[in-house]
Amino acid sequence: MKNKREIPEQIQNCGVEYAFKRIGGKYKARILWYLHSKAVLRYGELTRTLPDITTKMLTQTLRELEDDKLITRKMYHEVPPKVEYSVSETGRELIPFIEHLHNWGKKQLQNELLANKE
Amino acid sequence: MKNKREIPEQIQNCGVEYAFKRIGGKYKARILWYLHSKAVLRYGELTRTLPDITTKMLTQTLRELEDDKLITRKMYHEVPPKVEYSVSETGRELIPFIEHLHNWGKKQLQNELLANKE
DNA sequence: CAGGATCCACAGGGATACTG
DNA sequence: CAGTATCCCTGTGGATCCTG
Repeated sequence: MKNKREIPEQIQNCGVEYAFKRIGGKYKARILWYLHSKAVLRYGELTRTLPDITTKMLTQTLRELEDDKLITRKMYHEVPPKVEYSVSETGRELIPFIEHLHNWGKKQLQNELLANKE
Repeated sequence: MKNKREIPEQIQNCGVEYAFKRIGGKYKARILWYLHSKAVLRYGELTRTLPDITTKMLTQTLRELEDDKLITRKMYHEVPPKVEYSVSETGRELIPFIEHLHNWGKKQLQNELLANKE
C-alpha cells in the first residue's frame, strides 16, 4: 500500500517520532543548544559558531525551527540588516534534553579517546 | 576544500552532534524507547511494534545500536532461532531523556489537535 | 524465526554564485 | 549583513525476494 503518510495512530502513540521530526536533522539540536547558551545570536554569529554549515542549510534550518515555534526571529529594519534569533518558550522545554544529550555525548567521546590510547 | 571529514575540534566541543549520530535516524530512539518499556523484545516483536519498518531497516538499525553498545543482543541457538534485544547500561543512560522527549512530543501533539479543533 | 541480498527512489544536504 | 537561487550528489531508507 502507498498510504505511508496515513499512520496517525502510530504517531499518536509515539511522541518520540514526532519530537525527532522537529529537532532531528544535522543542525537543529546544535542550533538550539548554541542559541540557548548564548541567549541570542545573529545570523552571522551562527555561521561562525557552526563553521561547517552553509548559508542554505542555516537559513533552511532556522526557518523550520521558526515554523515549529522553537525559536524566535527578531528583525531590525536597519541598513545593514540585523536579525536576532533566540530560543522560544516551547523550545526552551527541550533544552534539558539537549543538555543531557550533550553531556552524554562528551562522556562517550572521552571513553573513546581513552580506549584508543591503550 | 574537501576536508569535511576532518573537523575533530568541532566534534570535540559538541557532544550534541556526536550523540545525534548515535541515536539519530528514523528509528533508533523509538527502538530504544520500546525496548526499555518492554524490558526485552524479540526480533519479530519489534517488527510488530514498529509496523512501518522493513526487515532491512530493523536489522540495520539494531546492528548499529549494538555496535554503539546501546543495546544487547542475546541469541539462543535453537531451531527455530530466537534472538532477544534489550537496552544496555550505556543505552539506559539515554532513557530519561528519550522519555522527556516523548512527553514533550505528546504534549505538542495535544496542542496541535486542540488548535485544529478551533 | 530472524535475518541477508539487491535494486532503487528521494530527500537532505553541499558548492557556488548572486542580491536587497 | 542576511539572506536567495541553482545545480548536484550522497546517504538514508523503501520494496522485494531469498535463506539457514
